[in-house]
Amino acid sequence: MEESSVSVRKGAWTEKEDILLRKCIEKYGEGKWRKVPSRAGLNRCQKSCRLRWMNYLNPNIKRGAFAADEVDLIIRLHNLLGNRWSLIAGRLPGRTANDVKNYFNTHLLKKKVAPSSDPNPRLNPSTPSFRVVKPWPMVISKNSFPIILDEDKKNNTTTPASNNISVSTSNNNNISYCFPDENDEVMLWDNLTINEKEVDYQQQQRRQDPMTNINLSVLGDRPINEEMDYSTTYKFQLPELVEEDNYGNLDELYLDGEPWNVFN
DNA sequence: AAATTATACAACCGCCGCATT
DNA sequence: CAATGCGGCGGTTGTATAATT
Repeated sequence: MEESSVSVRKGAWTEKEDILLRKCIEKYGEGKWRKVPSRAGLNRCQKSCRLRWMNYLNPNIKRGAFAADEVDLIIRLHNLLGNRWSLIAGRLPGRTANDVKNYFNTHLLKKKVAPSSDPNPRLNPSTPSFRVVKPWPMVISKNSFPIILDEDKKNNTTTPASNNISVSTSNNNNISYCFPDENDEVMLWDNLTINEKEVDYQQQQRRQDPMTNINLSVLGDRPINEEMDYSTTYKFQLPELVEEDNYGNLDELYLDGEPWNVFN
């Protein structure tokens, strides 16, 4: 096994190496990275080969600058998920986690350098003051519909996959983000970045009435089940809001030098 | 025009979870 | 069980290129 001998090449890949790796994967398919270096005739470790393919050679990778809507999605998803680059990239077709991470780090996470005359940049009135609050995400899947909806339990209904489910709370708290994934699951998030005033208000609301009406609208062409209309109101418990300290630097979020308004 | 500094991003490193032995 | 190996992830770095002095 232990064949990583004298000098395994590191650093930037040459065109020749790229061709060798590409040919190897064309022939044997993706995966089995342990065998790739010898199969391809490359003096590289398996991890290096995998990385090169995943981040560069794979033809599914989208090249070129990020479009405005992609940037918008990155920012919103980063607000929701934090540095979960792989998850974020999963919502951006053709973009790799590395690219998203690089873009964020170089274009969006420009730390505001406080002028020396301003010892406390947080007191600068031009920087918005808000807390980031991160409720636990609720995952709605085929299987969880009957669980969420008590009436459905006894009917023992199943929930077919739906392409699009839009979710809103009846008390007009916030429109939640919602996107089906590969498993036809839908993540339901509360609005995660809310300003100082709203935090207390929402905490209070939730304690008073923990069971909140959620209006689920199915925009796809398949009904959730026969009894259900395309739009149905459920009652279920919203998760507690949890302060997330790690996200405290979001008031230093900048888009190409311009402050980004996370509330718009 | 040369030297220096800043930026962008490809690639590396260490760690982790999971599967297999 | 523990040991090992692999794929995957996120933080970080190295370096080519661009921008500035």
